[in-house]
Amino acid sequence: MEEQDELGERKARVLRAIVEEYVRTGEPVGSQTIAEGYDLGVSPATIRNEMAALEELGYLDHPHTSAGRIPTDRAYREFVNSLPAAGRLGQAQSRAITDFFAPTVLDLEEALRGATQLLSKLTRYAGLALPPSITDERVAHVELVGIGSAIMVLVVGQHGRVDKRVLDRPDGLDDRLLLGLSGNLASVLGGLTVAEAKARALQMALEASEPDRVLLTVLADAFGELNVGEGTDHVLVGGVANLASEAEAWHRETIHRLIEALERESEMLQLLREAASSEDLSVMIGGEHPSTGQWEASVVAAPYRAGDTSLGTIGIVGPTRMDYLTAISTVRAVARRISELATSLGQPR
Amino acid sequence: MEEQDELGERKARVLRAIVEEYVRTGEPVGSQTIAEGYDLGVSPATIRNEMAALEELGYLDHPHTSAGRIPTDRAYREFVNSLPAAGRLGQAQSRAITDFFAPTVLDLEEALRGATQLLSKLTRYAGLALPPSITDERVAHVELVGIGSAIMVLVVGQHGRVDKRVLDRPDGLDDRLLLGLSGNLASVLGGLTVAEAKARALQMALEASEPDRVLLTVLADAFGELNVGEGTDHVLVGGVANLASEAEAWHRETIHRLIEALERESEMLQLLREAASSEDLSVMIGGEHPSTGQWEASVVAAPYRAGDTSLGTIGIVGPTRMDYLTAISTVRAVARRISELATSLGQPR
DNA sequence: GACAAGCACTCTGCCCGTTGGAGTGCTAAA
DNA sequence: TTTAGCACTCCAACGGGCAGAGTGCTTGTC
Repeated sequence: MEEQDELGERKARVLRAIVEEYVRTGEPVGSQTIAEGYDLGVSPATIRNEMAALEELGYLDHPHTSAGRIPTDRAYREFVNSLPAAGRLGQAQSRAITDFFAPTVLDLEEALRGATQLLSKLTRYAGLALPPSITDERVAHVELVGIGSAIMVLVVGQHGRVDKRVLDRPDGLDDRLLLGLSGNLASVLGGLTVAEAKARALQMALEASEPDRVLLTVLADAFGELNVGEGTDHVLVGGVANLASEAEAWHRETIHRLIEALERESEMLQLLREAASSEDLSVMIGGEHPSTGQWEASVVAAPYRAGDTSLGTIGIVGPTRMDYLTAISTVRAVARRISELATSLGQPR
Repeated sequence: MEEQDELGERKARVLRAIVEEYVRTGEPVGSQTIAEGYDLGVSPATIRNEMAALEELGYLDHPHTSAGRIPTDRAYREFVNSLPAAGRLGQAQSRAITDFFAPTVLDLEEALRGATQLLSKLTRYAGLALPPSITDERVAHVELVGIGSAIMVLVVGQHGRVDKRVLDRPDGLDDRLLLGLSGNLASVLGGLTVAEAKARALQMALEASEPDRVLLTVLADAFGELNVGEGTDHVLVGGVANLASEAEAWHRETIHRLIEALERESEMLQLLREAASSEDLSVMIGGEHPSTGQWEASVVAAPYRAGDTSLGTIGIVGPTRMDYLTAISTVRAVARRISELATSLGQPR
């Protein structure tokens, strides 16, 4: 925290120019390129002086003596912070987003899945989406279904999320019995959170007589598992292929770790959850976060809401050398449309 | 179809040696290497003659005059066909498979998801699984749930597969009404195929009076959509990261297309469906199939069954330069265990 | 004092010729 | 039919030389 944002007007402009140029070309950028391409009204020599100063301050790096400069994570951060709050979106991009949301989609998860594709197509990075967690939702419906020698517990959240647990079927519980109990469950447990539903089921078990009792205990178990979240929440990912082809930006080892993490989900889950609790769009750049640091990547994510309550997050992952401007405006625009959709879906009519 | 499998004993042995060596090292292999490493009892010169003949026959290729030989797709095919029917599995591999199936899993889809991970870990390629298609299954349960301004139709298959469709809610259908109809559906539609269920729902719509009539029509629509299969069937994929790190074997463009195809699913779906209808394990090598040809990959897949009926497929994708021996035995072993699991899950008790 | 111009210096990337080695293909002998 | 020998081919690796891009510093100028 030295020189708190006060780089001086010109240093800031030079820095921005370098970042833009480097993002565009991927090559270390020299003073001359900047002097020619971005009219700062000064000579290469002056720019060199500024560059040296910026390097001193930790914003730039040198692969070797006589090479151009490369932005550090810190430079990207400065760059992102200095970005105008409302980035403009290209004509084509806006069109694509509008088109995507034109047909009526009624299933939020479906929409999110599509949104990851949309994001990846627009940014050329990988698209991410964190659907609403069932632990935050209220239960809309509960159903018990016999599947061979097991019982399936189906839980539907108010936002249309469906989760299931399959548990061992205790002896002597035929499908008819399940059906009978199922009928009541919806009205009894509807509107409760998962945690509350578990408690309620346990309580009912105490009061019930034998055939139902064991069944309600099983049900409570299922809610318990859902609440712990083991394997409950997932991250939707789209456009991983883009990462593979963008791979010049990464070491082989690094991209391997990134894709692995995308499959394992847990780290992304955490990252996106953090972003979900943020008020506005958030950007994590490389080393700023242990996870993104590990795979030399940046994440741009924004929460989406139904009305006032935050439901989840959408975003993208890409190399730290990222086109933050369009990434940010794209994520923001898509998040807004998803929010509108989620809000309208929540409205009973 | 020339020289139908009759290469002659020695040519066949030379070919197998070359394939093994190339798979192991990834480098073009020369006559001397073969003479030293694989005791065929002949000199390098003789092997060179055989190599020339094999090249003539289309089994080998030459990057340039003075380089070693590289197997063609045809060579891999010959190699795979000549493999002993029952490949032995390594100690560690067997152990891993046993361990994986040790805990009781009750959810087939869950098990399949895990199996893709298992396969990818054991083979270092990407694991695939095709879950049972709901169109082939019989309906175990149907449920209508109101979600805000929409209706969710939940369909549970006999093997525990859950599918949902969200449709517009016609006016004047409150949740109570949905619940009322839901109660009967399970018993009326249970045991039918999706197509039959659609017909039945339509028929019931004709006979019903007004509030239910429109609802049953909606229901029939949902079944219709399920049956067409648009977005209904999915391929489970695990271990894509392995492909990225194995990337030396591929051109960047090619691996991009492969990962893209894995996300798009449609091509893989088709491939795995073909494999599902096959009696035993099937191997598709590079150019033998338009899809695998396009991304210079091979697919090893085997169907799994409950009792006698084929439910789906598990398998792997990797570069054509693949360790077919362990790939095949691994896939076969996992398929068998999945079959056992599926069979036992199907058994009502 | 800030900017610009000039200049020496440094490092990379590339071209290119050379060389060693791996591998083939052919021929002739066993 | 096999194999030993040999000439030939081609690549990959090494190293020198060169051009170019870029820096840092010093000096001059407004």
